[in-house]
Amino acid sequence: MINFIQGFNPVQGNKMKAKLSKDISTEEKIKHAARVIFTRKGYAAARTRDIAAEAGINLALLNYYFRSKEKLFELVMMENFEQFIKGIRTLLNEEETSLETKIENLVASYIELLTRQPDIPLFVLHEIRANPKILVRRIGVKDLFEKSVFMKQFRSAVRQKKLPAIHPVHVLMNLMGLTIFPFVAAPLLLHAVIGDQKEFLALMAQRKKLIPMWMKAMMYAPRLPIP
Amino acid sequence: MINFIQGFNPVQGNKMKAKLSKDISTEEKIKHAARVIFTRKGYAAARTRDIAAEAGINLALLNYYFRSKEKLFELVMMENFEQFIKGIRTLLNEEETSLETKIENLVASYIELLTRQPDIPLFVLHEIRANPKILVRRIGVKDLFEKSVFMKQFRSAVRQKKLPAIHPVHVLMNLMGLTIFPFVAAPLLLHAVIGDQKEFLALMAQRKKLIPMWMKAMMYAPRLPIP
DNA sequence: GTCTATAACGTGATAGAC
DNA sequence: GTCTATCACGTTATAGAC
Repeated sequence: MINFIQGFNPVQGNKMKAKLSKDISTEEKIKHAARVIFTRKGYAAARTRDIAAEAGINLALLNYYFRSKEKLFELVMMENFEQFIKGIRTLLNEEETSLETKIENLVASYIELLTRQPDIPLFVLHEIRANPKILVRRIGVKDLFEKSVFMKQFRSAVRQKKLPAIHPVHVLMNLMGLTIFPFVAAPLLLHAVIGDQKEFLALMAQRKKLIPMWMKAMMYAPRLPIP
Repeated sequence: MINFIQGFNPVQGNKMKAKLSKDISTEEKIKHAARVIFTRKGYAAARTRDIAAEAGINLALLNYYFRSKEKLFELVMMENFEQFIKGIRTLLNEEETSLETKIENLVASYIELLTRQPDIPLFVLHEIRANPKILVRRIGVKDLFEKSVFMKQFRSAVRQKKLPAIHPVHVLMNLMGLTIFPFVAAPLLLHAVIGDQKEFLALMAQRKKLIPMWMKAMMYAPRLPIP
């Protein structure tokens, strides 16, 4: 059903002309609006009318440029998914940095991304849940973690008894859970235990330093005596 | 718009009679089907026709018993939300148990719950995001954490220098992130880094022991020398 | 390229027979 | 209580004028 597209251009000539116009093109306006609405409400709850209104254009134009709601969604989904795993691949595969440095870099850049775009994780995870097939089409995710330099270093450290033997997926879950989950749970936390948006973001800024520290403590935990 | 109801009974007499019939009542069948469909797909993507089919009954009956899709949803939402915070209140407020024991109990019971009903967190968080107002109507959540015995014990431990001073919300985020996030991210992890459902559940079973250990390590981390 | 008007369709809800 | 048939409406998509 859902089918990723690379770059759908209904009227190539017109599109190129539009791109040359002085300010932002209509196509870009629609794409940006779609990104906002889809990411906030999800595919099923999003209305093409809302997207058109958000873009400040007519509803018919949406179909003129992107043929269908689904096609437009696939574009946004792909972008958001790319954002979601953006940087991970690069950071996990830095040859020269240590395990600890990689974690620091990953956490910091992720928290900065999610501070700007806090709705991405919930969107991506919800839509993947709704339609797992969209993932099958994406390549590279399967081996992203398993064949990374990070993983190689981790296994090596375990072999050299510098780390306790533990399934590496636990490390990944911990890292993601500590970093991403607060943003996913923010709508709940904001009404339950945190005062306002500002306080939340301040806490997340703190976590840039805290999470790497905690990750270290966790990775070495089984060999440490706890007071 | 969304408005929680306590117990909507269109035809009280008929309902009571149905409850006396030998096997499961139609009302219960619909409610169960609604729970399955809504929790899996979310409010917007769920179709009343799918719910009726899942229940093995006619579409008209759904409206006969529950008047509208929204009313039915509120029921499921309330149930799921209760599940989501179920046990937390009790466990956080046990007077006699230590901080460590509370964490152990909480993690274990939560992982068991989510093993049976893995879709609850993503459902609850997505629907709260879609309509934060539904939370405002719920009472007790605001002070659930802040005024708990857990919190009192935590603050006391900090005062006695047994724990480093840190915002207690970090502890809550860590606990939830480590425990709940794997279930939220499961649809992604299952295609990316984990083989199958069985392996996933085995990992989650391990985490019942691991998370309390990690939580200890994290809580004491700032005072521990990291090798 | 952009608009208005409208078609085509899916979905929630109901009327009415049994 | 349960069903079939149908309505009413919102939403996506398109035709056609400009």
